[in-house]
Formats: sequence, C-alpha cells, structure tokens
Amino acid sequence: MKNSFDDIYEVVRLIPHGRVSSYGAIAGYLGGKGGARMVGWAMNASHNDDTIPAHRVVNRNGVLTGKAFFGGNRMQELLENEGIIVKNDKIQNFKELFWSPTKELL
DNA sequence: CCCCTGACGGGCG
DNA sequence: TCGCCCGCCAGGG
Repeated sequence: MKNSFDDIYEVVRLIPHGRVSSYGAIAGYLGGKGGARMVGWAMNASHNDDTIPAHRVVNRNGVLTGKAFFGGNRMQELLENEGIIVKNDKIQNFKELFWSPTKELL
C-alpha cells in the first residue's frame, strides 16, 4: 500500500463493470487523504495507465466532467459500451448505477 | 514564500 | 431548482 494514488487506482479498478462511482465517494473511502480534487488529479496521472477505468468515475452529479481528458466523447462511448446510458454528458439512472466503495466494498 | 488553478463537494440565499 | 461562495490538498509560476 503506497498510501497515495495507488490507493485510488485500486478502488477505481474495483468498480464493477457497468457501474460508476464519484470522486467524493472514493476520497471519502480513503479517508480524506486529500479531497475529491485529489482523486480527479490522480485520475489525470492515471491516464498513462490503461488499466484504470477512469471513465467510470464521475462527479457527484453524475456528469462526465473529465470527458474532455478522454478526447471528444470517448468517455461517453466507453460508458455506453458498458450499458450505461449517457445523456448530455450526464449519466442517466446514476443513483442506481452508483457504486459506493464504503457501502458495497468491505 | 505567495498566489492561482483544478476530472470536487457542501452550504446558503 | 439554480447560482454563488468557501473549503480541501497539491503542483506550478
């Protein structure tokens, strides 16, 4: 446990197929190692790592805030490819698709 | 060392 | 429900 970005990467990797999570949820699960911003920042750094499904991580509104970093609508396509409905850069049925590491991960 | 910015979140009017 | 402001942590100029 590097107690750093690796923690975030590990949690993101644990996100089930067809499910999504939020920056704040991951940050809260790690326990305020920083803020939700740090999670997104780590995601940026993880861009080199193609093993990190960063497209499954969105903000609390279920909006694909980081879709620009994927290039065009790449993030949306990846999500739709997993059966997730995205409308206007926003995940539909987000509440049900939401995967909380604190509650569902033990 | 100081100031600004950022894939965010919560509070308030 | 929408919009504005403040707080958190780290990096860059």
